[in-house]
Amino acid sequence: MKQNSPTSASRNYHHGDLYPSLLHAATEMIAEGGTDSLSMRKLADRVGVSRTAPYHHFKDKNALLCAIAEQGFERVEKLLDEIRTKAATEQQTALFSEYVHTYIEQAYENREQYDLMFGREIWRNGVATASLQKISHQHFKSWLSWIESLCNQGFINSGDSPLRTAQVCWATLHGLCRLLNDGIYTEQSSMSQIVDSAVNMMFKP
Amino acid sequence: MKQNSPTSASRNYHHGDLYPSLLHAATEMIAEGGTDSLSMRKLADRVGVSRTAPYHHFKDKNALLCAIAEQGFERVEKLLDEIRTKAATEQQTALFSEYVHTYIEQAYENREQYDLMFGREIWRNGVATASLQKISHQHFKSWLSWIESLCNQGFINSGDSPLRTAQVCWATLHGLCRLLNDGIYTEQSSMSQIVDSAVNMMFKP
DNA sequence: GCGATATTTTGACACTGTCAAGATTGATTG
DNA sequence: CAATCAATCTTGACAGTGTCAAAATATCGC
Repeated sequence: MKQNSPTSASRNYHHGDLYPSLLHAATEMIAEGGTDSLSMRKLADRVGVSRTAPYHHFKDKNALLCAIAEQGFERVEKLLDEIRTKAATEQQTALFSEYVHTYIEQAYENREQYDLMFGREIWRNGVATASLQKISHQHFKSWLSWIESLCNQGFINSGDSPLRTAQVCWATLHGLCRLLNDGIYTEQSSMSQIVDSAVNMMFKP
Repeated sequence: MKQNSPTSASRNYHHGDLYPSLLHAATEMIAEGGTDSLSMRKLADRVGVSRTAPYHHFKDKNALLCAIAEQGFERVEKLLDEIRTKAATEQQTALFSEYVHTYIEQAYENREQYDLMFGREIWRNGVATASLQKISHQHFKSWLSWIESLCNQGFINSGDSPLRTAQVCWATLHGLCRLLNDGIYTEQSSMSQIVDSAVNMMFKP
């Protein structure tokens, strides 16, 4: 009474592909209806599996959220790498501006994921997965390294150490994302101008 | 069989002082154990009243959270007023720096409330109470007015309009608060230096 | 004192995360 | 090929959640 292909994700007892399916479906769900609308049970339902099946692949709901956040860090890390390698010495400031714009756009397009990446539910009280901690620290190092080189080349001269500069610039970037994502800066049309203004404040003459 | 004083908050059927009691207890609870640890039922328990009693004073759990957030806005508005009125023309930049430092300290001391003031749970999807919307908009106007006067006096010259300047500066301030509150900038010791660095970037020479 | 009104309670429902025990399968041996 | 084992999935259960409806109780204006 065996079905046909063993590795096909059919309606068998063993799903065979559950981990990635869960991750994919969960990411979809939070993108559609917000993080609050994601419940382990509805997720299991959506994937066509029983309530507690996901617990064999994610220790917790928290672990699942961490995994989603991780994907977000992978995306921004990739973005940063791509833009940095484009850098011909001249257009560095233009590329930096492009990065900031793109970063904010992506944060807005993936609001809920961005919220997981930096929001309180994960980082508070140290419940972040080890691998999530690793990739996020790695990403800040990449950012710092970029700011450092921009400082050394004289594009940014804040009068402070590159570390402090990187921290403040990131705070600005992050603050813009949050105000946009949380619906406080609602007119997305003017957002682009605000971002330009922010970049100008970083590259002081 | 009547108890003694009618308005005393004793163990009567009518609590007599429920609204402020709820607000107070709720604020305490989120300060102690985070917003997630606040449930309507535990709150009712704490105040010594039945599960659904709070629903006659707050339409929703959301309405309760909005009320807590409102108190936060009242506090920062008061802070801004106090510091601005101290302004002798000379020490304006020092006062601004003091405001920023204090703002961030207060945001950290009332982390959970700050989260409610700007976090997704309230502002997303327009679930903010009318009065909460009012007081928060009012506060941004105060901030804008201050930045405007600082621009006019030449303390800040970002080369952009005061509105854009106010938006970007607020984003920086807010971003620092979030990174600190969400446990991403963990070393609170270096926070003060980061804030100084941020203020320096706003007051460019 | 009486009725209207405001306040509080009890009961109920659907939903949540997650643990423990059992069922089913695919892979690994002998 | 048959038997064992570990991985995977399911069913049952429990305590906790927000919130609605109906009933109970107190306070206030007359």
